[in-house]
Amino acid sequence: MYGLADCNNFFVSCERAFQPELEGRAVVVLSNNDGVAVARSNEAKAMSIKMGTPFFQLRPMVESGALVVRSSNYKLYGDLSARVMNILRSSVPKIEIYSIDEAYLHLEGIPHEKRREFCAELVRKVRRGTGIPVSIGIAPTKTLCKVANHFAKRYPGYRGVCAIDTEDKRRRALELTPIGEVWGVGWRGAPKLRKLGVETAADLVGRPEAWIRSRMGVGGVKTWLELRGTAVIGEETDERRQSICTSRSFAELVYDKEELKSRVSDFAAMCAKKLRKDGSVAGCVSVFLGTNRFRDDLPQYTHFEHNPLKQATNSTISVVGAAVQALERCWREGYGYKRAGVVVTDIVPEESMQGDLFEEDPAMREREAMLSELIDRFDSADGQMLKLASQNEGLYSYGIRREHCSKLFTSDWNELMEIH
DNA sequence: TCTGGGGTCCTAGGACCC
DNA sequence: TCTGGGGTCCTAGGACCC
Repeated sequence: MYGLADCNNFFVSCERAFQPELEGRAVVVLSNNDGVAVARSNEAKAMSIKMGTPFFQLRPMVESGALVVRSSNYKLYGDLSARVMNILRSSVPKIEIYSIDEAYLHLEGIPHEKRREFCAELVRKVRRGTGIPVSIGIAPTKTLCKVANHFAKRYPGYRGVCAIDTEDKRRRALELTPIGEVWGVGWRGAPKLRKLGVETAADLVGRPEAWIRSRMGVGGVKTWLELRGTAVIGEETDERRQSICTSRSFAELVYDKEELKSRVSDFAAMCAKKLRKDGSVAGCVSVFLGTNRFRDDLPQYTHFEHNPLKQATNSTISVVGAAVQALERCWREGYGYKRAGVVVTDIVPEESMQGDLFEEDPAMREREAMLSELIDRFDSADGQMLKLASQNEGLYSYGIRREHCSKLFTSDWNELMEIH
């Protein structure tokens, strides 16, 4: 049996944890650049505000006082996530963190008849310890946990915990679950299935395997099996990420090559830092850029350029250098760029890195490693940052709009805890 | 005027092998 | 007009997730 612990409206709940005056109000958290809604309180959902709604469409509601918005504050969300996960980890035999606000709990060893009460106590414990409301769905497969979690969230009567632990409950739950809500059936898949007469999860489960296979591929068969109670989505064994991406949209269009180069250098430096944090090296650095696709009055251009390295690396100098080379190949004069990013791939553990037989200057690599270490040390010190001259002079958030930050934006965790 | 960021997995098709 | 059969590996792009 698994339990899926999922924080309710996570980013909004994080904002509320330190701003109790937001309780009971319609609140939306915006994406980077104050672009679109990425989290909504129940009150905001009740106003039919959809995920991904552009901020400018919400502005009238903000001005009338009906809605409160906040720019996203990922430092805060990361800190609160870590605290929630720590409480979960210390309470069950094992957890698998699935995303910033979700984790699967392994519930073996907890007697069947005590599972619900155990999880109910866990919900209270997380709330007491962090201020974050969480819901838990209990079921024999991960896909059914998602279904159970939906019920736990939607109906207050469950008080945050719902279990699908009998054949009868499973059948009834699937009948009440619209096909579009099923994990693994996306917004493209749902209309297609409805056209074929599949309205609910129960309808899907009622079709033969071959029907699923031919229309939905192997992913569909997995979902089908999981909904029937056969666990096929196992544990993610490979901890190491296969790609790391740092990308941003800009508040204003960028026409200047040197300007874009300094921002891409920043993104590359961030990728290198993430690699070092993971103890990884990457064998390929890629850069992409794009114009504003909503401006059909302007010429459009997007491009993605790979730059495979002779030797895998996590050095800031090497990753930035490779990114700048790739950018040179991407760049086209005369376009206003709205977005750019750096992706590093072909990631392997630092220890198992292949040497370069024809390396010309091994000492160079060592010097670069020392410089990277220095950069990491500076970063961890208070607000100070050591950067290459090719990078932006300002913060990583330079050129990104964040006009609705909560006042606690710059606070560190200890300050936040005191206030709490 | 203003429209996010960071991931994973699967599939189809091409290149190549015997 | 006719022109095999059976593999593997890689990659780009699509679909999905939060």
